[in-house]
Amino acid sequence: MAGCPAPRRGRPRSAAADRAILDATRTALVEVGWSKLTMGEVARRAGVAKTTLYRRWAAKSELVVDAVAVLFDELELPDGGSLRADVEGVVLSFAALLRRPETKTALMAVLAESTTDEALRRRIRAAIVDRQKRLVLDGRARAQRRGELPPDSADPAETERVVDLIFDVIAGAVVHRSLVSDCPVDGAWAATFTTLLLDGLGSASAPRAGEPPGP
Amino acid sequence: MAGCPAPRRGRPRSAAADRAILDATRTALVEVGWSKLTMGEVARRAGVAKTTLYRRWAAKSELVVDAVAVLFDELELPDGGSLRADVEGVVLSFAALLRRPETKTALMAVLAESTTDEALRRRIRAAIVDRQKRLVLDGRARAQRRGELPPDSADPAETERVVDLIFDVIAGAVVHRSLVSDCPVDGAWAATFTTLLLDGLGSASAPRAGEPPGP
Amino acid sequence: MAGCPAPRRGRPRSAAADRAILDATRTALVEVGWSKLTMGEVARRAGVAKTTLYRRWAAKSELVVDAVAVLFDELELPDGGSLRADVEGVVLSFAALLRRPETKTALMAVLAESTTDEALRRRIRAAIVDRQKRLVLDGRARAQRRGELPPDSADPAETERVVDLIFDVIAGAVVHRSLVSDCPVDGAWAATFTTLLLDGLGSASAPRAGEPPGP
Amino acid sequence: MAGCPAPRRGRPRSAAADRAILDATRTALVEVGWSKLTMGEVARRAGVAKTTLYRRWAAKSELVVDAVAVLFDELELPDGGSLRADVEGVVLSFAALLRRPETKTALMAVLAESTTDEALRRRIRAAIVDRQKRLVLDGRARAQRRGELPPDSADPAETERVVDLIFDVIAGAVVHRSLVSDCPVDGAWAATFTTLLLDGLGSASAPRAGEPPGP
DNA sequence: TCGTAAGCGAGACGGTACGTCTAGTCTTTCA
DNA sequence: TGAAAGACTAGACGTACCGTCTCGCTTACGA
Repeated sequence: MAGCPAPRRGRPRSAAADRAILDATRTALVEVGWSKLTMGEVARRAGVAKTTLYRRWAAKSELVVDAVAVLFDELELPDGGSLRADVEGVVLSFAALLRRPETKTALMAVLAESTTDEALRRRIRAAIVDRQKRLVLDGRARAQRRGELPPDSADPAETERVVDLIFDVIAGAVVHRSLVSDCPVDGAWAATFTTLLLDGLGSASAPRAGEPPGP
Repeated sequence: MAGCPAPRRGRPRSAAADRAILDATRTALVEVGWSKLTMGEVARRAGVAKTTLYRRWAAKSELVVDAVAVLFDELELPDGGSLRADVEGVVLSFAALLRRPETKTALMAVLAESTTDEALRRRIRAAIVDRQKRLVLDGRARAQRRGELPPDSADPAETERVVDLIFDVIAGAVVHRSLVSDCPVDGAWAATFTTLLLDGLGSASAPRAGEPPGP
Repeated sequence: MAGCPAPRRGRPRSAAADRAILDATRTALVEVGWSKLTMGEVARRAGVAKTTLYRRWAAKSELVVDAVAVLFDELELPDGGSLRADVEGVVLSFAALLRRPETKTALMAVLAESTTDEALRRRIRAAIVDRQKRLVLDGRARAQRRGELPPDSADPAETERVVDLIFDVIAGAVVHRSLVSDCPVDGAWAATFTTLLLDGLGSASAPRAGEPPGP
Repeated sequence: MAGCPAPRRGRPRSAAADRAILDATRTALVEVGWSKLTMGEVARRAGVAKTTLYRRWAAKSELVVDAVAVLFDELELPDGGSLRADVEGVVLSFAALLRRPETKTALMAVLAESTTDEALRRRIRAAIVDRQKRLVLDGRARAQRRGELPPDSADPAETERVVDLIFDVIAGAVVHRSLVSDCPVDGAWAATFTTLLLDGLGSASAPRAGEPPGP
């Protein structure tokens, strides 16, 4: 954040209020859902005046983006020893995150708002989406060290295209399975999905030949 | 509606009102977005009283589901002559549908509402999601006829699992790319994605060996 | 007035709500005073929604004008048998009205608002001020019948000028004594004032010669 | 500035701030009216912190009393040579004062507040009302010197009663005519009013016999 | 053919939440 | 150490919709 050299006259903003507001937003989101989440209720729970809230966030959606962004940062990718294990791991931990009520409600709601709000779209990408790509980058680097994937292409743009694609496929599939198809993302599904991702449709359509998909 | 044996006394409901309401819902959705779409505004645009609207739909989300469901029925899968062509075709036509403002706004918004509303979730699946699976089933059957994919497994549940998986991967990837990553789904992306889907991560990561991904 | 030929579509306004609001306004005014009288509190006391209130009155001051106007209509002028008795009677009953907390508070407050609001000024004159002139007209007519005052001038404008003057002098003196000088308007003051009004400053300054000022 | 030995750690802007605040109060009062006059706005216009303002005046009404009190001190009563001329003079100059927007707005507003605030009532009397009685006393003394009025009664309380009465009648009539009846106080009205005051209702009702009321 | 039951428009109703504004108070930093 | 700047709590403001409820029609069926 390269130096905020403004001497900031007047009383500084309360960091405690910031924290209380974000906490209150998350708990309220779980209890009442997105559409009944009101700025007034968040303020009440945080023990803060509405003006304090509006001084920091102009709209409910921006507040919620910031409140849930931190949850996505909890995602990690422990080394499973193989590309397959790493993919299954990230699928399962992402699915676990999406099972939490505040996460799934908030994510879809702010995405819905963002379809007609360019600024919100940028904020979501910066606070949530782009930060998850590190998982794909990490897993890919590990697999390359293990020799499971070829090294990066000479063209950095080509590499970025592939990383983006893999990210969209994994995240998209998990989100669609969880929230649209409304089916559980369990070990069996993760295994089948990983097979499809690694080996393609031909192999996934006849998995019997190779390994069993179920646990 | 299979036998509505109630003699339906009194003045019958106006079919014209139904049509006007759904049309007004779609155009209003484009113009003002989900969160500013109000029942009163829909009624005003449809030239209808609010009571008439509430007599048919209990909530904004149900109305919107019905209003946009018909758009998804427009999706078709012309025979492209090969599995690869069919996949690329469905990806591009689904992406085109999601570029329409009313579709993307409505889809994400009702999905967001549905995270805390089981009845709405069922309605969305019935009116929108499940009807798209036919595209996967059609494409798969064609590919099997062409010999590009092995015939159905003996276990129908296994077949359903695979179809659901493919559906989640294709739809999820396109939705995520379009609405979350906010990047265009063009021919190049469709080609690379299809390669990944058909041949797996190993091939997609080094596509140079086989065919060029761009058009 | 005279015929409301509009067919009055939609649900008609509730007369009960009107009454409840005006009653609530008066009692709230007594209890909390003008500056702490809020539209929300009036609505709460009247058991009515704020919107119902704003549908009828655009501002607190207009509501209060209507609420207290009826109190001024209670003023009457019983025939005291002489001009002197009639003047003293109207002075004392007007003073009694101004002793009521809701009256004095409301009157001064709306007059203050009206100094920067032409519409409010008109409303006050129509609802409150002009209706009191009947007291002057009645008293004057009686005195003329008794021979205590000469008959009307041939010029109606001249008559109106005199009536307005007498009205301003009586009402102004009572209001100023009550609310500005903050002294009681009792029988003694009423008698002295009436002497001044009837006979002029010379007589009032030396009342000992004539009659005693006290009751 | 070499010889400015003031260490002045304390309050270097105190007197300037006072003046700036009172000036800002008056100009703001003219521009926005009483009910939209806010402490914050006065502070902003005066270039002063809100704290500085609250350190000196506890409430808006007290501030306004002090801000407009000085305007009332401008009233003077030049000797017109006769009681009639003096009365007409004071009526006209008081009316001119009440034509100024800040005066009339402020006067009625603080009087309205004072109906539920004893301390404010005292402050108004001390700062505004009582200081005007000197005009009545002066005029009366002059008239007595000229022989137009009898000398003071032996009883000082009786004298005070008469002075108060005259004050209430003159000030009340002018205020009522100006702010309640909302009619101009011009030379004609002043003449008619003075006739009534000096000679009583009988004469005023038939002024044709004596002198013409118009200018 | 006529009654009657439901649908229709309009719009008022009691509510909830909005986002803004103001009142006063409470820290900061500057001079 | 007082004044400016401005963040703080508290709560009213007037507006927008909500979903429900009269109203006075209109429309179609069935007796």
